[in-house]
Parts: sequence; C-alpha cells; structure tokens
Amino acid sequence: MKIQDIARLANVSVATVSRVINNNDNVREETKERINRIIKENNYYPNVIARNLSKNENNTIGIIIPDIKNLYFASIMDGIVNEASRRNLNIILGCSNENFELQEKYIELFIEQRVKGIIIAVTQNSYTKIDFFDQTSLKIPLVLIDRKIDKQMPGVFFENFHSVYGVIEKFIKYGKKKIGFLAGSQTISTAKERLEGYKKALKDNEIKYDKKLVLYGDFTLESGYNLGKEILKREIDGIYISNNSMTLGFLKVLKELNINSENIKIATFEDNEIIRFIDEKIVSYNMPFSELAKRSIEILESLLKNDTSDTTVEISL
Amino acid sequence: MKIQDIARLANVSVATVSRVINNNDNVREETKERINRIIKENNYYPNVIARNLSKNENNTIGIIIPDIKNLYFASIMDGIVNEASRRNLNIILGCSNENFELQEKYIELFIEQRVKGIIIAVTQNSYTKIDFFDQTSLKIPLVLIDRKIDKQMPGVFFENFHSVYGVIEKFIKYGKKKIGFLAGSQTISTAKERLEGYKKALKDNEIKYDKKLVLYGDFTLESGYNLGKEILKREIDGIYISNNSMTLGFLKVLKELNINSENIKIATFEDNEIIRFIDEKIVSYNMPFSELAKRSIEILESLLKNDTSDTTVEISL
DNA sequence: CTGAAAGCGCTTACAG
DNA sequence: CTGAAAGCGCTTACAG
Repeated sequence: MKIQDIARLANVSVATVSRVINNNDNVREETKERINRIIKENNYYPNVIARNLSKNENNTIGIIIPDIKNLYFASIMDGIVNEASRRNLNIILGCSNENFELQEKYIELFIEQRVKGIIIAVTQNSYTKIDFFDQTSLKIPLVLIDRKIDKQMPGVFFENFHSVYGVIEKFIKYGKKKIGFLAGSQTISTAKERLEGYKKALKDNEIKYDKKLVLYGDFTLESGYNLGKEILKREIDGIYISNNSMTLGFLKVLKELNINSENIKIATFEDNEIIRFIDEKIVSYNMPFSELAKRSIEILESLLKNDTSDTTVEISL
Repeated sequence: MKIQDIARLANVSVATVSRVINNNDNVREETKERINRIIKENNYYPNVIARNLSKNENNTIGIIIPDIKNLYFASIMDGIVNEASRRNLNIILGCSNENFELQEKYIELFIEQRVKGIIIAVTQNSYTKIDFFDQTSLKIPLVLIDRKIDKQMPGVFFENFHSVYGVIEKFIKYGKKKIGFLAGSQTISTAKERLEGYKKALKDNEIKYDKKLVLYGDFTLESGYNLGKEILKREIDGIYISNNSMTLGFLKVLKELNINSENIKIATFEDNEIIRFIDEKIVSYNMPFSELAKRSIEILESLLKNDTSDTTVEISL
C-alpha cells in the first residue's frame, strides 16, 4: 500500500494525499476527512524512508558503545534511547565489543544510512587514533561520550579527575595514609584521568606517591579480583577502584579472604545499585546518565546547525 | 557527494558507477579501478536509503525491549546486536519501559521505517492484547521473544515451566518440605509459567500446595525485598524467586536480618554473574541468550519467506 | 483548494 | 562493456 493507492481510492492526486499526511496547507476539510478515513481503513503507513529521501532529511542517529551488558553503558544507552524518543529521533545501535575494526564498520554503516550523526563511546584503543576520528568527523557529525580521545572534540564527559581528586582528598583528611589504587587500562581516557586525580590529590596533600600501591587492570571483574589479591598484601588502609566491574572483583576477594571491610575504606567511581547492595559503605557518586544523554543529543543538534561553541562539556558529579 | 558527482568525475554514466559499487556485471577492469579510486578520493559512501528504496529492500530490523538496564534484557539485546552484525542487518532500537502506549508508538515508527520485521519482548500488560498483536502481525512480521501473549505466535522463549519444575522437584528430593515462591506479576507469561512449574512439581510429588507460601511481586528489587521480609516469617526451608531483581531484593533481606542462607535453599531463574557473586550456592540455570537471539532472527527470516513452520520455539535450559 | 511534473539518490531491464 | 530512461515512494514549487 502506497500513497498512489490511497490517491486512487480517494479520487485525488498523490499531492493531495501527501498534504493531508503532512498536515500541510489547506485541503478542503471534507476531502481531508475522506482521505484520512481511507488511510485508516487500509492500514496505510507512509514510507518514511521515501519521505526522508525526498526531503533530504533523516531522523535517525547512530550510537555505538563498547559493551551493552555493562550496567554503566546500559545506563547511558537507556538515557539516550529515552531522550531520543522524546525528540522523535530513531536510534540505530552498534556494539563494538571494544573492537576497533567493528567500530569502524559500524561508523561506515551509519554513514551509508545517512544518519544525522553518531554518538559514540569509543573502544579502549581509540585514544591515539586522532587521524581516524578527524577524518570521520569530516564525514559525519560525531559526538564522543564518556571516553575522550587525545584531541579536543565535541563530546560530553564526566569529570573523572575532580571526582577522584575529591574522594582521595577526603580519605586523606580522614587519616588514611596508604591508599591503594586499581587503575584501568591507560589507553582509556577515563582510566587515565581517574589515576591523575589520585596522583594530584596525594601530591597536594603531601603524601608521597608510592607506585607499589597502584596496580593496573583492564576494567574487568577478573582483573579486579586478581589485582585485589595482590594489593591486599600491601597493608593499605584505603583503596580507590577505577570502575564497577573491577570493584566487584575486589569485593569478591574480600569475601573469599573473609576480610572485614571496616578496616579498609573503599571507593569507586560509579554508584550503582548492585555495588551499593553488596557493600553500602563504599564511597561513590551518583552518575547523571540522563544528563549525559541529553547533552550529547543537544550537542549533536548544535553541530548540525554548525554551531560549534560549547560542544565539549564536562559534567560534574 | 552522490553517485552523479562520481559519474561526472569519472566521465561515465551513473549506471556504470552503480555497477562498480555493487560489484555487478562486467565493467572494464580499467574503468572499474578508476571509479573506485575516485570514490575513495572523494570519501563517497553510497546512500543505502536510496538504494533500498530503489531495490525495494531494507536491511534493518526493529527491536523493542521493556528495560535496557536489566541485565537479563541487556543480554538479549547483546545477543541480537551481535547476531545482526554477523548478518549485516541494522538494528533500530526501542525501549518501552513496560509502557504499552510507548510500545505501540515504537511499532508504528518501525512500520513507517519499513523495517524487515520487529523482534519484541512485550510489556507486562500485553498478555491479553491478542487483537492488537493480531493486527500488527498483519502489518509487519513480528517475532516475540522471552514473553508470550495469550495466543500462539511466532517467537522464541525459554522453557520456564520445565526449568522451575525441575528445580522444585530436586528440592523435594533433597527433603525440602516448605518451599516458598516469590512470583512475578501474573500478567507476564514468564512469571505465570514459572509459578505453574512450581505448582505442578509440588502436585506430582504429593506436597500440598500452600498458598501462604506464594507471594506475588512485580519483578523489582523492592518487591523482592518486601516479599522477602514477609515470607521469612513462614519458616520456609527453600525458596524459588522468579527473577533476578527480586532475588537481589531477597538477598538484601537475608543480609540485613543476618540470616545464614545455609538453612534455606535458594533458587532463581537466571544464572547471572552478579547473583552468583553474592551467593554462589544459589541454584539457577545458565541462559542461552545468544541462542535465543539467533533463533529469533532466523524465525524472522523464515517469516519473510512465508515459511511459517516451526516459528514458535522453546529453548530448554 | 487541487493537480502535473520535477526531483530526492539510487538500480536495472533494455538496447546497443 | 556502457548509457538512456523508467522506476522506487515520497514532497513541493508552480500554475491554475
């Protein structure tokens, strides 16, 4: 069923049908009603693809994240899907699984689909791929979320540095002397910035940086588990763990070794139902995911209007 | 940049360019190379939307789920996204938030986008909406996942009944006499079937059904928490909890009341990293999410070929 | 208030 | 091996 069929059934031209579909102009009330009735009776839905082609428009945006099953990214997704729905935008979804080639494939796919733009949490090895992102942002409006690359680009991020800095400073004020740190892969901007926050807070408070207290993992539960075993040998009195999965791994060690977490003050980046459930004394911040989602779509809209001011924003926690 | 621009630059017709883009026919090797070079140099990406319109094709499928942040549905999503990627299908995503009207809106949107079909985990109040789904499956191929409605339709589901039946039977064999049951909303097929499995297992093993041991919740953590407090007053020696969120709520009660879970055998439907982490002795099954994803896309493809045999499948656990 | 016609960016049967 | 032309399902400036 297409617009022609409706036109024939209603004894009008396709132009007239098009007008009532789009609530355009002035169509005689009577024929408008007749056409609407016929549309209804025949279960006709206009072909938006054809409309978009004709109007040179597109109301879909692409989004790419590295991991759907991680609650952190699922929350971001959720925010974006709901905000998009509010704005009558369609979401076309890609999941890179931290794989750069797959991410590349999705970007090409989305360009071919002529999406309005792409909102992307880049894979962990994207940080240094400046040329690639320069090139692709020439081809399509690109908004980074959560993870930066090594060049200022439009995007919205959390204030990783300040968040960690504040927590560590508090730990120190509470008298903690040996604060461990489980870092994420330093090819991810968020992992880097969190570590920097830790280092700077120590420095500003005149605590010597002890590299034995900093272990490097890869944001997975397993790595939190393994590093946890290791760092617990160092007699720490506090610890900052760089993401949610590693925190779960660390808590697992605590449980297995039957260590009472009263003795070690624990902090992590993201407050989340699960972690808080396991140990409610863990220090963390509530993440304004829906704000991140909202801002990222707003920035995309700005980019589309060639308004490039304030397109890089950091959300404080 | 469009196909015409490339044609002009290459001094050929658009037909020829189209042929090399699609790797069609026989184009002289020399001109093929020239055209490909020009395409590359100009960063030209064919407009898939226009191609699809012209070929009367579409390589995107719609998917609607009730909750992105629930790991259960996130896992289903993950499976579908990856399977779709393998098959070069695009995913356009909607999240109903258990809201029937929003679900309806997404379905209309997807029909207008002329997706190949829709894969959907329906909202909790969809069970009795037979007419609605009859109507929409007339308009677009529809594959239900995870949750059924009150009529046989194409879809892929887990064997809820048998899974619960088996667990309860084992509990009984182990000597459990008072097995509690935290049910989900009985407007969701999965919640119903799980309860039925419980009832039947009791019956077949000659244990009297005690309705005081069955409490009804709504699949949320809070409801698991509240019902947990209640059911623990009943001196149960085993309990089956109908989904992951309610299980977390129940475990929270256990922790708060400092109850040793040795005394109560606990089972839930879905094995999941988090729950197993909190209490590894909980009985549950590993969910073959990727199989569910794969089958649902296969069924969609069958439907598109008008092959309607075996379009309703149950995956055993 | 309404229609004929050109155009959106492609593909493809037909002809050469 | 290549091109001219019709067509995919719409929209819209133009004319009446």
